[in-house]
Amino acid sequence: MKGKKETVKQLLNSTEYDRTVNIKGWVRTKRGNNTIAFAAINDGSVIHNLQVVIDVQKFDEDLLKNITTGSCINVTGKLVQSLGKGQTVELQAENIELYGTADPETYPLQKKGHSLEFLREIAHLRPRTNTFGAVLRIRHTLAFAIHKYFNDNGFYYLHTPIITGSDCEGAGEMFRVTTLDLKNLPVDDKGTIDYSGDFFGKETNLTVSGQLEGELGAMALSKIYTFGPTFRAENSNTPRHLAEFWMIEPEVAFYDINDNMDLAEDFLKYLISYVLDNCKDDLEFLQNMYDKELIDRLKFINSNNFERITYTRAIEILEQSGQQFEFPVHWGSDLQTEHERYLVEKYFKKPVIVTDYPMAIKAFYMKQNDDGRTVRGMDVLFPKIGEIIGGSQREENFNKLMQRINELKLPQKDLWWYLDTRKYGSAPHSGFGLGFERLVLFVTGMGNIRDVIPFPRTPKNAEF
RNA sequence: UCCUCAGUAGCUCAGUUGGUUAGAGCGGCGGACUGUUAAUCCGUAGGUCGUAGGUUCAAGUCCUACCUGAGGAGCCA
Repeated sequence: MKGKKETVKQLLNSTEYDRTVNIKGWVRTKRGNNTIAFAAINDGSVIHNLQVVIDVQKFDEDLLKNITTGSCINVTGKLVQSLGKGQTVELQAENIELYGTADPETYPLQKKGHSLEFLREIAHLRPRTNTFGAVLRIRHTLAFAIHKYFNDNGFYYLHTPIITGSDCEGAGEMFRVTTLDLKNLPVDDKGTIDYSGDFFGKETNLTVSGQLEGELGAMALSKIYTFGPTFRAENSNTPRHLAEFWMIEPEVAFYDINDNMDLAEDFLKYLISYVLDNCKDDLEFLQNMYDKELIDRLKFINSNNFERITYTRAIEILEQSGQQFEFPVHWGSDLQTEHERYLVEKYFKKPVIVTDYPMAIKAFYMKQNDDGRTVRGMDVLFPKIGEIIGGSQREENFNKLMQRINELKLPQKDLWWYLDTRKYGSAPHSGFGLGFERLVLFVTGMGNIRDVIPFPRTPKNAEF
């Protein structure tokens, strides 16, 4: 009478009662008296727990004493319709094996709720909470849906390098990668470090974007995407920034900026739909605990078109808004957080895609418009989290691209391979970057990006 | 990096114009209870008041520096 090992998810959905089953999982709570005890067991397969009913007389006292919050047990017994209220099925324990104890004196997770700040300090244990179980399942589901969307639409997953030899991506401060002895650096007379003896024989860093390499893939496979870790050594201390995060970057040959916007909008809506369809229980939990409007907001996003306006139009709207902004708006300056929030949350009340920014405030690779002063960049702005996507049509004209590189004094010699795509069979193409954690943040309704990645890396924090 | 706020028991917090032995709830531990749902009830232990200086007869409380955390801003995804 062993019973097949099943998950909590399988057992809670089962209607085959009065059969012997086996469950393995972690104890969330135990309560009871001298006669009967109840242990709620969870194995992460679903947010709900399975109630294990224990006839105290049938088991060793020491064993029961060690079944505490956080301990891990292996239970065989009969699956029955619950005799009590609050759950439909429960497990009548016949045999219990204790896998691992959890000393109640020191185990930090209690039955009651904890602050998210405290849970960040015990990130090694927080996956065992309802909140992080829900977030991590949704995170997985989104990652899966991303691959599914692209695969179903003819995109190829391109693995761009994590270690990069170019620092001209222009997306922020980089983390140095070196095997040089930091206590004895090879320095010349002028104090310049000689990297010729370093592992790669040159200065290398962790990538801040896979875009440039992504473009190389798109110039052969037509439709590619990347999905990998990305690193920024910015001293950013906000609920929306991480030093190590995951980014999705589709890049498509023959797409102009309008195709690019269509892709971005369809992609985001697909991902949100996928989670609405597949993570109902987890979304409902997060809605009840953290964000009362979560599910309505997600449905709202999917049932409305994103507003598409040019940067110039956005400036007009802001100038005519009558709002007092801390940073005054004028054509040529970048949109501040307060401006973006006004457009998204007050004026349009839905996601907004802003396009055609001034050339001076955008990256060198964006396609120049005929007006000579704007480029075909696009930012997708979401309520609550701001910029979720940044992208553009790329400049495919070799001479125009070279002109920008020279104007910005970028190191041309490091970009020879990138420039070759404009020399040999150049084509119009477009792409964008989606911050994965920002997407998870929006979909889960959580307030801090450090709570949607298992082990966050931020300034002064690389624990675990 | 800048601005603001915070740091007191395992957790969440209270602590008066500076004044005797620093409190509560939850959690833990012991006990009661024949089906509980964040169980309930009774009892009990638990403190380097972030760190280092300083002011004072006296500092959890006031001052300075630093550390850590949170929120806002910048940078961005």
